[in-house]
Amino acid sequence: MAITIKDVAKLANVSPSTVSRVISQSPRISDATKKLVYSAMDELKYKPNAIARNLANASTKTLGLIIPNQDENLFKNPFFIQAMRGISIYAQKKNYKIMFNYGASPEDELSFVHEFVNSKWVDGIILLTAYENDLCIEYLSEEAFPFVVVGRPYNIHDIMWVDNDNFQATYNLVNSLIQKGCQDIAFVGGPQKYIFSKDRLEGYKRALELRNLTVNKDLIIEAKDFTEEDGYQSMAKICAIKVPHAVVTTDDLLGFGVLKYLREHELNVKVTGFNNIPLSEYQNPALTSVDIKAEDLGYNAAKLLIKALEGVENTVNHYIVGTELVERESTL
Amino acid sequence: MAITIKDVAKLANVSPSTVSRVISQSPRISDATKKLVYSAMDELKYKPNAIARNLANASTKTLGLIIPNQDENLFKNPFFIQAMRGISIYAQKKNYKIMFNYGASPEDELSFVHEFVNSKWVDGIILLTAYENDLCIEYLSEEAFPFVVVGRPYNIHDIMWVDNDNFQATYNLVNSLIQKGCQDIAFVGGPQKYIFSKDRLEGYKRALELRNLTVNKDLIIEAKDFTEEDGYQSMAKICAIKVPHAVVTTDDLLGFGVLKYLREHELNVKVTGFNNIPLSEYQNPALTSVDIKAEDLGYNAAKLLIKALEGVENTVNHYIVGTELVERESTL
DNA sequence: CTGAAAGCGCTTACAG
DNA sequence: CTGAAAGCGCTTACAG
Repeated sequence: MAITIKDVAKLANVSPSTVSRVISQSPRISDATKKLVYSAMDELKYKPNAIARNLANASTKTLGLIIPNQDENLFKNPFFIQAMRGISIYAQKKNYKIMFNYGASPEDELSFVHEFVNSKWVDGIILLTAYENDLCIEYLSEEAFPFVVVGRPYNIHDIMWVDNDNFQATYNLVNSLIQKGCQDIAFVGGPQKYIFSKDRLEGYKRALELRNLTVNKDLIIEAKDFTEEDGYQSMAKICAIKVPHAVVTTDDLLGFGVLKYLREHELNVKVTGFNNIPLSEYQNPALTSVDIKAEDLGYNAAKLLIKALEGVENTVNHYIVGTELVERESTL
Repeated sequence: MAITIKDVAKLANVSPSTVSRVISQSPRISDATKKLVYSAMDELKYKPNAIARNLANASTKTLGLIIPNQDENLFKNPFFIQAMRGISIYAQKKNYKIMFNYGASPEDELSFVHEFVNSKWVDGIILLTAYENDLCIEYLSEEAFPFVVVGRPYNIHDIMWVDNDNFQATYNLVNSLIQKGCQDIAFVGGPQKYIFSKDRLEGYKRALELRNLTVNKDLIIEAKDFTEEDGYQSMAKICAIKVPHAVVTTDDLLGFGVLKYLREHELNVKVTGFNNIPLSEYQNPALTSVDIKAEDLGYNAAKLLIKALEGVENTVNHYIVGTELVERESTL
């Protein structure tokens, strides 16, 4: 039988209420009784039962995390583990726990969200991806259940989110290519169901426009998926039209495919990736990329959510994490 | 106010006890009342409060996971995310949840284990690394708290664990090198505080001995850490003695360092890594490596633990996951 | 097959 | 500053 608050109360000669107040650090308890209670707790090695507290408090101090399945990318791209680390670090500071589920499909993800909400297991939820018509976001909004999204959602009305400034990152990137003398700059982007795909494309276009360079639709490809193969094929399409001075891709794996094509055809074209995954450094040539600071994203997502849960008045409901351009051989 | 079992009972004109029995699928409830209760639950959109169930059942159907910090390796090596996926997949099948904490240091890890155990948050714990004198293992054993270790622990008495056969994997690897004509085979291993380091070294030695090849201590290096730099330095030391025909390393990052040294000195030596991280494929030359099937390790760890929790009589308390040798340019 | 009652281990409004 | 009592939302041995 486990030691309960009653055992402590008995030993300390006080009521269970008093013990409870000592645990929860209620201010109106005399120092004398506090000491009594503490020493009784020590003697019995008493540890509060978290589940009972949760029930009485109607709160679990736990965050729910949904990890989407992204196949290949899940392993090659340390985004999720880094984000989780950031989340975990902030949560630990505030004494929050984290519960996660790995969703094999968007339907899976939705059903886990349902479960998290219905079962009262968690106080708030962190979504690690935002889709175009995101059912999880829709459901959570309807239920008015606290949540935060890593990645700016489509309809940001009253939704908390954390993201990079994808528009700006790409804008700056293209600018720097222009400054290096590139004129024909191609773009290999990902599926437009992700809002960051759109943002990055916009940044690219705007940078060209402001320098009065024409935006050539033939040099813009929307890849089906973020794979090396897609990057390779995209580059083949582009080169069938025209060999550009540079290619901006919105994912490192796409960039790898582009590099592969260029190596095989012995073409000299500057290439950039996105996400700065460890593999980038090992490409031939090493791939210039944009570090999106995944750990910071996670950290700030947890921060935003926990502050909201604790009732801290948020002046803002979102947070922008800066990116860092890591230049390597592929653009030097 | 949330809908409770009482509301359902009232609407269905039965007692709360009956509703509870329907939820927990007790066999001795008439089909008639079952229907009544189910339709009442539907009408009210009743969802059981998991926390209350946990308290009454003294069980949370939750597993606790400790993710050790391994710096660099945490991001370059997808081991943890793969293992987590495997754990999550099995847990979901059995309706278990997973709670995790990322430990910044071994002390951190221990304090999280304490917390998991004391707070009654979890029914069992999965440790993702085993150290030589593992305080977590020691504590959990003393408390007789259910747990499983990924990686064979030192003292396996009564401990559940899941691992590859590191001895055999290295043994086979070295054998295949010998068959390719290699005689002088060097070994770059990791810190001996990890048991797999010892196992892999043993496998190497045994393979040589059985072929009557001498085990040359000068060709065996124990690196301080699993980094590229360590691999590079180790190779320098070895080559100062003698340039071998092949080098077996116990971690891909070490292998990368060895390759780097060989490239710089234009030496033709066969090299193997371990873990088969995505980067291996992209080395120059692509690195031969051993796939340790991290997802399977996680899956079987969860399986072992959950079976034990559910009181299924385990005939074995451990499970060996097969490895796969992935041959690439570096040994061809 | 079903219900009334006690219990899981906490918290907290109320009273003093 | 402290205690008795009711409550959080379930489960289950006991009785019928």
